[in-house]
Amino acid sequence: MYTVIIADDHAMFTDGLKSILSNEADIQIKLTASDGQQVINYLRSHNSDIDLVITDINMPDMNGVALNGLIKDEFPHIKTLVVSMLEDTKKIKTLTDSQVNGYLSKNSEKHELLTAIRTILNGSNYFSERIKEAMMKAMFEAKNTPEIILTEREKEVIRLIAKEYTTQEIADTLFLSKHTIESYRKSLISKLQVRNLAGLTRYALENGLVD
Amino acid sequence: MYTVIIADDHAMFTDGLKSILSNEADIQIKLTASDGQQVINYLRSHNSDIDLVITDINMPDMNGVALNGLIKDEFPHIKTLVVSMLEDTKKIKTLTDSQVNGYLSKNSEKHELLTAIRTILNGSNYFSERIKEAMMKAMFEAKNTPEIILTEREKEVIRLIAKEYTTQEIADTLFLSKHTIESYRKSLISKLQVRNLAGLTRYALENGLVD
DNA sequence: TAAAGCATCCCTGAATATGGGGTAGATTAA
DNA sequence: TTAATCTACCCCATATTCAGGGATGCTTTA
Repeated sequence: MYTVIIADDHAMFTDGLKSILSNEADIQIKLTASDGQQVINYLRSHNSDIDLVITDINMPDMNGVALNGLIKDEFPHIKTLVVSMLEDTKKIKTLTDSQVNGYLSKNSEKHELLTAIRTILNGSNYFSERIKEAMMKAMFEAKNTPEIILTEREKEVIRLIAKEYTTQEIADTLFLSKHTIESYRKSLISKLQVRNLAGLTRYALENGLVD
Repeated sequence: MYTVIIADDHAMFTDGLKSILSNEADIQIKLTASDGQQVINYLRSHNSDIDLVITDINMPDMNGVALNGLIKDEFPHIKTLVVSMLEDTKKIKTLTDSQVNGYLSKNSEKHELLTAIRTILNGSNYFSERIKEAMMKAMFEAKNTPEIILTEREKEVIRLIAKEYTTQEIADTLFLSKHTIESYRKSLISKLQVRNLAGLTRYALENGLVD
C-alpha cells in the first residue's frame, strides 16, 4: 500500500486527483493540503510515513519549489512529483537542481499521471515530454541570454525607478547621492541593454522585481 | 439523464472532473474538450442535445468568455458554468453581462461543485461566495477608477513609449510633429495620474497595450 | 596576492522629458 | 446647433535623463 499526499491550492484539482486515484487499489491518500506548510506539519507529526507527495509548482505562502526543497532536506526518502501549468516554464528552471522525482504538466492526461506515479513509486524518475521540451526551451533561452545578474543595490534602484521615483527621490530613499543613483541607472541600462527608463520599467515588471 | 460537456485546456483537470462526476448516476459526460472550438463543433453537429457546458475562463484560442457568448447566441437553452482561478478576477468582470448560469472558483471543493451543477440543472443560477466577493471587489475598483478611456492616438503613443521610443522617434513613426507627441505624453500623464515615462510604461504593460 | 567586482561618489554637456501655457479645425454627442 | 472632445500643433522654462568619462575604498575570488 502506497501512501500519498496531494498539495494544491485549487480544491477542485485536488478533489479531482483524489477521485482519480481512489480507483487505484494500492494507493491511499493520506492528506490533501492547500499549501506547503500543511504538508510539512503533517510529515513532522506523523513520522513521515509517506511515500509520495504530489504538489503544484504554484502555491501561496510556500511554493512547490520551496516545499520540495524542505521535503528533500528533512525526509529524503519521500518521493516528490511536481505538476504545473505549462505557463510556469520560468519556474521550472528553478527546480532543475532540486531532486524532484518527476514533473508533469497539467495538460497531461489521467493515463500519464498514473504512469508517472507508478514509475516514481517504483524508484525511477518521470518527466513528461511537454515538461522536458519546456525545460529545453528554458535552458536554451538561458544560454542565449548570458545570464544577467543584478546586484542588490541595482535591484533596489530599478524597483524604485519602476515605481516612478525620480533619481533624487531614490537617492533620498536609499540615503545615497544623486550621482550614485545615476551611476546605477547607467549600469542598469547597459547591463539590460535597454535605452531608457521605459526599458528599465519594463524589465522590472516582466521580471517580477516590483509589486 | 443530464448531458454535460467539460472544456478546459488542462487534461488533468478535465480528467479529475470527469472522475468526480462519474459517480453521479444521472450525469453523463458527452465530451471533454481542450478548447472552445471543439465544443462549438460538437454542439453544431449533434443538434445541441446538451444540458450543461462547464468551461474554464482561461483557454487558448477561444476563451471562456467568448465561448459562453457563442453558446448563448446559438443554443440559448444550454446552461453554462464557468470555473476560474481566483487570479482571473479581471476577466470575471467581462463576464458580468453575459448570461452565464454560474461561476465557480477552482478553489471550490467537490461538494460545492456538485451543488452548483445541480442548482444550475434545476434551472437556477449559482455563484460561489468567493467569486461573488471577487466580483464585488472588481466592481468597486471599477467605480473608484472613473473609467479611463484613451483615444486611439493616445494608445499608439503610449504603446511606443513603452517600447522605448523617444518622443522624436514616435513623431517620426506616426508622421506627427514632436510637439504633438509631447502633448499626448502630457495628457497621458495627467489622465493616467502617473508621474513619468516609468508610470506610462507600467500602465501600458499592466493593461496589455503592448506585446 | 593580484585581479575582479561591488558600492559609492563626482563632472560635463547634450538630449530629452516635464509642466505651464495656448491655438485651431474636425468630429461627435447632447 | 451648440458644446464637448479629439486631433494636431506651437512656445517657454526647468528638470531630468543619457552618455561620456574618472575616482576611491572594500570584498570576493582566482
